[in-house]
Amino acid sequence: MEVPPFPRPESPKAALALQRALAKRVVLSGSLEGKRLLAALDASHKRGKPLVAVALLYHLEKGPLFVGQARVPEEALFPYVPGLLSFREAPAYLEALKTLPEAPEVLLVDGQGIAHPRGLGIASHLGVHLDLPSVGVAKSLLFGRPEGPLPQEAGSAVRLLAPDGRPLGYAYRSRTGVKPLYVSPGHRVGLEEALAFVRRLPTRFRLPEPLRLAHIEAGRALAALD
DNA sequence: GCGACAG
DNA sequence: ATCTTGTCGC
Repeated sequence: MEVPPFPRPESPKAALALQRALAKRVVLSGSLEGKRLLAALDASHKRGKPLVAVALLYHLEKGPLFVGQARVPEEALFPYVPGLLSFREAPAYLEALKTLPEAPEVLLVDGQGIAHPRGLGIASHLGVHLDLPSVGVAKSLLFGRPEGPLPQEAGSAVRLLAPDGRPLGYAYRSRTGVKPLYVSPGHRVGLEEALAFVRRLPTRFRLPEPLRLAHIEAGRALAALD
């Protein structure tokens, strides 16, 4: 698939400016109802070793189809700064996506979509960069607060609101009793449509299967490094 | 100034 | 993200 070069900011300062510019291009409308081919993105890293990124091609009816992967030397990584995660991991994801035999219709990313201080979490950033629909599924909160208590029942969700009251996504209970996931639209998808999409992903445990499998693959690939 | 802070 | 053992609970 076509992958434009990903700019590497020379400083966190420049990264912030770039985010504010790109955030203006995020499109918060669109349905994912007809989409069946997605790429789940997750990464694993351990100090002293390269970061391993996995792009797992997954078909909603056929299941996992292919595991794409890429490694980036630790020295080449942008530092981890809350709010600037995409500058650290996106380059690796883009390389992993290049190894896929087919272009996905949607990106499912481990991280925030627009539920971000400047409206450009890694899912939104990748979506805008590739002009592809994308959804962010994070395991913890970065920005915004749940509108109210989240019921324990599997499938329940409550809106995630920005300090100014603007809806950013949802706190979502994927399975009874598990900790919530934070779902927010990345690009070219509406708030409710993003949640609807995640809701129909097969989910055996806390994480939707595509992301869980990508996570497992990234972990074993990292452990297999010498 | 203080607290929060994806992976 | 990873560092880390046992432990509580379905």
